Amino acid sequence: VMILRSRFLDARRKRRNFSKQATEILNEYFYSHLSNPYPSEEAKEELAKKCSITVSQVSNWFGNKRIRYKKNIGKFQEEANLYAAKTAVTAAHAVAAAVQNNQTNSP
Amino acid sequence: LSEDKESSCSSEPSNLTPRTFDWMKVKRNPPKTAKVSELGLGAPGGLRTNFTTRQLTELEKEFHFNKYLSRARRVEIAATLELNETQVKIWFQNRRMKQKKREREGGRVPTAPSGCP
DNA sequence: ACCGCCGATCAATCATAGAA
DNA sequence: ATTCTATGATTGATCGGCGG
Repeated sequence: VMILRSRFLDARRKRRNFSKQATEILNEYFYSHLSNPYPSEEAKEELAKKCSITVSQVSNWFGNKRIRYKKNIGKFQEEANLYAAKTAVTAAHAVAAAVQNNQTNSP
Repeated sequence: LSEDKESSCSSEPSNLTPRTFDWMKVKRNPPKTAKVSELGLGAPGGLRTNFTTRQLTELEKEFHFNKYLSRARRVEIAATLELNETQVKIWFQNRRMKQKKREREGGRVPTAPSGCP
């Protein structure tokens, strides 16, 4: 009865959630590439470095995120808008900085 | 039938469109293993078969012996464990991938951010 | 055309961490 | 402490591409 479920001693027993900033970075990438959230191997390595996790963990995260997102898009609506706004602000700052730099250089 | 693919970069962040892209529509075909049409069994088609401990133990033992299977050996194993040749083949493929993965980033913690009480 | 392998991914599930 | 939900990891099996 209780037999037949021994996936004994799986590594998934001890699981540690990723840091808040790591999740932040991953979500930023995910939502800024919502049209195609499939990071290349290189992109995964970069994300892994920034998040201080392994490439496999990055792959797992995207795999889970994609499946769970499409399973219930509505549930992630808020999150999507949140990160969309965030990246927009970042982009705006970048543009502002570029403009400022351009003015000081070429009159 | 044709949906728009993708629109590169959006210049307007105010795009609150819950647009559904192609990757969200991707659906996998159900597993071909054990279909309802064959034997009159209550086992519905398209189920991820749960390997028993015995089967996994045998497969693991064989894997330690050979990373790759010959056709003959595969038939033999499949018969012994009551599995399809395909299932045995796939198991070995996945097992090899797993092996490689563990070798690549096996013994290492990216860093040890969390304390250890 | 057929088949096995690789690499990536899917999809369902497991087991735990965290919120209620 | 107990229940329910969020989430990382595992894994049988699929998809597309490549080579024999």
